[in-house]
Amino acid sequence: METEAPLCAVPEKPRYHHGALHDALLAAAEAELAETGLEAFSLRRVARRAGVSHAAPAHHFGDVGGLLTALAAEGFRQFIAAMTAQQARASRDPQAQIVAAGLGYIAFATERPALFRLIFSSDRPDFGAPDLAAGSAQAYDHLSRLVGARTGGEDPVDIAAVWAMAHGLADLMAAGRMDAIQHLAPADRDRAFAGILARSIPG
Amino acid sequence: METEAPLCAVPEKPRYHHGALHDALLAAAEAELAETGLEAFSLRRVARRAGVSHAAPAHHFGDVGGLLTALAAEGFRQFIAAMTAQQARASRDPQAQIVAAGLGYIAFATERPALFRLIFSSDRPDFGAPDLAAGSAQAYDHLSRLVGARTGGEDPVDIAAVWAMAHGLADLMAAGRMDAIQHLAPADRDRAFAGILARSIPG
DNA sequence: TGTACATCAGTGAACGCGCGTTCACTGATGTAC
DNA sequence: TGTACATCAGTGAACGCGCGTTCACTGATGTAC
Repeated sequence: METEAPLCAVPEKPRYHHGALHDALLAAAEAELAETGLEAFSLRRVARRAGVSHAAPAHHFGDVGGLLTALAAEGFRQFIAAMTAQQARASRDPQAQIVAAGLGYIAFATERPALFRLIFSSDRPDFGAPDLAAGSAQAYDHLSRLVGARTGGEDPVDIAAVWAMAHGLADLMAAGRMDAIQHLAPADRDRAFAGILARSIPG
Repeated sequence: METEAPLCAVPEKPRYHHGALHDALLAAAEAELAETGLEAFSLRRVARRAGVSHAAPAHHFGDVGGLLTALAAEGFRQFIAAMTAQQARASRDPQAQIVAAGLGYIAFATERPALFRLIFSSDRPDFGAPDLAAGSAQAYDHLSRLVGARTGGEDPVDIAAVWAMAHGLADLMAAGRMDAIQHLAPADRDRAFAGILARSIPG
């Protein structure tokens, strides 16, 4: 009775081949990062969370650095997506687009602080790895073009101003330091951010 | 011969009582942080660097969190000192004072990125500890007053704008991400920063 | 000045823990015939 | 359709390591008398 084999293939867990372990490990790694923080991050914890033997992650990512590098690359993709999503809801006006991108920047940092820190404030990913370097460059180019659309040329100092303002707000929000603004209702908060971001835009 | 005792008291190291181990451990901790990074930070490494038994730090700081908390408190003091030092070299004009404080903010982050990260991007110090909380509040108040001197009132949004701009530049510099500006000669760099910081000042 | 004693700073051996890495293995999948 | 075999994904036991913490200790310092 109790050992009777199921007649139909139940799509339940304990299959030997996971099928999509690569992505499952990335998801577990992000959850682990968010809950436990970067400082206690380990391959074994990630494997445990993914319900898989502790040696499995090495199969896919080599070592802990490899996993964090892959996660950071994925992080940059989502970071850019967060900016794009806000831009899609804004007017086409170059200034409005810059502000919207900034709001997306801040939203990403606020909603996923651990991932934000991983891509901007950690030494552990290998930022020389092609995939990750590409993601990073793509994010910079994205902002660059937005500023260029407003000013005509892409002056590095103009770009730095816009970038730093968005980044400063984002990083302080991720760290929970912006008491004065953190308490505001979401709509008011976004209005305040939009006003601040606008100050950094040249012209 | 070779085991002859020295006739005069040589003031060399191997004294049992260190005398100023508390401060020496803090210095070692900062050096350790700068060289090895926060992620590999450990009491035993700090003790080794200070040339002292691995159990000694616990005597002074309790545990690794206590040491990092003490180091962060000291970090905030030096952070404020970096701003003040720049301000002393600038004119008394409120706008010039804000810009100078920003340059000090950035200089601190650039010169001591590990300490900067510890006080702004780490969860490991106990920011509720009185000494550390006081340092953090003092830093905020410092900026607050500077902005107030310029605007008359201390509008949290004005403060946030100035703060975020300085912080964004500082954090990106600490992370080595501001390629375009990092390459500039120091004087040009400061001029660029000053121009950017000025954009965030209300009025 | 000398002696006794309390206090404190720092030691070093011991412990248990979680980690990364290795490696021979096993179970599942896909392909060739 | 069936069989054989190569390939690959994932396992689990084993290892050595550095860590934090504990604890009985020892050496130095300061104070009381």
